[in-house]
Amino acid sequence: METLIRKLESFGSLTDDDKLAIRSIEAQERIVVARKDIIVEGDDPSYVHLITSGLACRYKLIEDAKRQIVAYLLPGDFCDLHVFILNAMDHSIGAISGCTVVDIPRSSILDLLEQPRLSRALLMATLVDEATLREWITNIGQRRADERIAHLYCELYARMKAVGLANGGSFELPITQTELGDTVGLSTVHVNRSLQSLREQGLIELHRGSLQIPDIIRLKTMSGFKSNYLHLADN
Amino acid sequence: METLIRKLESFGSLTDDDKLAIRSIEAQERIVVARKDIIVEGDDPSYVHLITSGLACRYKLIEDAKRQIVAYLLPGDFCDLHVFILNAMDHSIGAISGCTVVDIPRSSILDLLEQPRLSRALLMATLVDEATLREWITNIGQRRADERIAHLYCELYARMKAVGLANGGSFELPITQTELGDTVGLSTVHVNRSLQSLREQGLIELHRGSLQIPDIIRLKTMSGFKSNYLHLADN
DNA sequence: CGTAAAATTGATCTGTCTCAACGTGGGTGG
DNA sequence: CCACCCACGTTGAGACAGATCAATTTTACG
Repeated sequence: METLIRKLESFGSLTDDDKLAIRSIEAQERIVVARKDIIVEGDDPSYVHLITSGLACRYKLIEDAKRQIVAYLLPGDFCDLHVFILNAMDHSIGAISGCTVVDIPRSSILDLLEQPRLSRALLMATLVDEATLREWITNIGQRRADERIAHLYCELYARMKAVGLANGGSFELPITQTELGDTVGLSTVHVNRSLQSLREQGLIELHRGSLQIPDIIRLKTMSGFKSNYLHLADN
Repeated sequence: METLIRKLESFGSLTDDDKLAIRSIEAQERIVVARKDIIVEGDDPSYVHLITSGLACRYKLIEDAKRQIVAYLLPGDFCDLHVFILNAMDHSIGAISGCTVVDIPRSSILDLLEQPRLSRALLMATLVDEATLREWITNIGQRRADERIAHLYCELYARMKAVGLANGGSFELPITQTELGDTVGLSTVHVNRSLQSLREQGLIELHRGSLQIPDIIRLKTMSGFKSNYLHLADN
């Protein structure tokens, strides 16, 4: 739950009461193996799911064959705060790396929403998600292959840093090239070649699921990344 | 304000009190000429803006040259319910056709949110917006040019019908081919050719800003459109 | 009517996809 | 501890969707 607190605090300070309310949630923690689904369309909506460690993604399938990843979920992110209202998942959540997930009963969430500061922070998190989706549309719609990937990397770096998972210019990112392609709307082959180009330009270094960004300014410039939409305190 | 009521009712019934609360909002109405901006990044956030007639779009500019449209706004849609929390627009809203817009003071919105049914309906509208953004990402990321356009048309048709602006299979859609391209991530020339293809196949008919869909089932099938993400009562 | 915006057309170029093969490294069972 | 295996990454060649450039026609509108 500390990751959640950390995230919400990046949107504005919380009182000790607020933190206590979060820490006192009774919730089951479970472990999800890498590449397994955490939630599938039509799962029991009586629990809300929070990622506490690992990396997950939100995705849609079309025609059983093509897949589009529409979001990455980091520790502290909710999978389905909206199921609350909508009662139906129109997509699934899959674990990229091994994840720990807590299943929180709806009632506990309702309790949290009683605290004005918390409900505001949660609403803010939802709005940032929305702004991120708009940014992704722009990314896929307007940028070239290498720029798209670079932009995604800048975003993930900023978010990882915000939850304390980046040290220096590097962080763990065990994303497959196929998954990258499903994220930015490119074929695996072309992702591979674009990554090579980024590496040759010295913009990124990748070794075994770990991404190193030697010069973040340069990566931001070439991809047109502006972090304002994430509404993070620093950076 | 009747369009707003109509829209919110498509998410669940409202009481007479709810409707009264909406009708009694004191708000300035203003007219915006076609192709003019309604809100620009960094505008005064003390008012929230509601479209009451006409068609508008939400867009982002990158490098001053490229533009991505990330949403269409129909009568009954709010432009910026989120500015409330985030205090900063990270994009602009432009009128496609001539529009009427009401500027609602923040305080009136806060009053509305007091009514549980209304606040739930407004939250639901936000979540539908989010689901729509995910669908757009999938559309641009995974589909071919003609499918993208067809999918967009299916969505707009469903939404227009929900606010009573479609009769039979046709509705007013004064969108330029350039704007279409900025929406689905294609060049103007290619949009033109894709439209010709759709017309030749008898899937659509366009004359002077009016779109006619002779066989909606066929258009939905070819574009993979499933309306569930819009969470509309009918259709 | 005249003019500017929008739509259309043709020709050419290129980014990205597809197919198909091959390399590689880390995990697993014998 | 080795050998195999399988998922993942890499490479090459050819095809094609879509971009770009540059006119030209049509439409909307004052």
